[in-house]
Amino acid sequence: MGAADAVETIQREMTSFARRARASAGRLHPELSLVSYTLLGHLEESGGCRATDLAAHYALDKSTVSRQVTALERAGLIGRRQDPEDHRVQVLHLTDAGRRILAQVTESRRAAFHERLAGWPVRDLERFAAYLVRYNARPGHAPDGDRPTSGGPPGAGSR
Amino acid sequence: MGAADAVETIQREMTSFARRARASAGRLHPELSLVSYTLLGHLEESGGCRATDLAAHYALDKSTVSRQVTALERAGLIGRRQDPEDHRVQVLHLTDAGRRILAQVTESRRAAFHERLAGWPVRDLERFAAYLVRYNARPGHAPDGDRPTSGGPPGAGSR
DNA sequence: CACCTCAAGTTGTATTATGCAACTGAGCTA
DNA sequence: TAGCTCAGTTGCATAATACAACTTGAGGTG
Repeated sequence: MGAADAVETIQREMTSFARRARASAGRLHPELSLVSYTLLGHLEESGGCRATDLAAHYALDKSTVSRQVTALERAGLIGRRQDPEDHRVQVLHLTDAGRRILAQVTESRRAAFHERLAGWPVRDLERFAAYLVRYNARPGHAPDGDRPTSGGPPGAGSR
Repeated sequence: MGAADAVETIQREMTSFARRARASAGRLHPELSLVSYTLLGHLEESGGCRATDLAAHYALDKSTVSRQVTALERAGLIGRRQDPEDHRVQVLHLTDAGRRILAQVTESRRAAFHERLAGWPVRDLERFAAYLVRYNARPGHAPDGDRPTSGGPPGAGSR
């Protein structure tokens, strides 16, 4: 297959995934929407950040994030602390309850992924993971940039 | 990295992709939402089907599909024909305009993917594409949702 | 045929996520 | 101090969606 075909395939498969994800994301975890889940996940990874960071990182409007954050706070999953450095800023952080719920949903999602990926050779899993990281780590939009998470992309994209 | 870590990464990155796709699908093609796009795509692939089929295939409520179909018809992108066998049934089909728009959006998406994947060695593109196909072909419960629609598991051959 | 049941679609209603724009309040700069 | 920028909130509108009730047609069964 040529490069063009490969790109075509990647497009189709990623789109397919997105479509299915969207169609039933809410059904599996009614208590935590896909967006809420990723926001909580981000807070856990980053150890706390500003609402604006979340908005920039996920290409969401700040008003959307503001409302999500309000909801998550009302649900007791996150808390806000005023930044002593800059009183405009609220540093968001997970509460214990938030950490608990997040772990719970993560585990359930992880189990599903494990089931789906069962039988893959470890080498392929690692390569696949690296490709996804590389794909998602796009230059440009979020100055916040996707952190390289785990293992670096093999033969990182430069040419 | 280890298999568990790799699975974890795949989970996170696929989720990340789904989230971004959802967030920006509407921005890129205001004229055709992600759902509309996939519905049109389905009609093109299948060469025409019923609204109920679409609903079942994408795990959408029939009312949702009904409204989407109504909108697409009003936009002149699809048409309906009454099934002579069963007058309850409307067989949906793409119009020429629908085919045109679909091709247009597909092309623009393809271009975006190309841009994003620019600089990847061809070998990596091909491997990535193969992994995605393999992932999506997997039956059973999907982490982000999927229903047993169709298509069996083509051997997990690593090409 | 009359009647019952089921399937395909439509429509009413409510909910949710979202964006844009206007606003508030805090910090920064000339 | 005046003016600008940035973080966050809120008002308003829109779109997608689900659920439930309804309409119409098909298929049986008496």
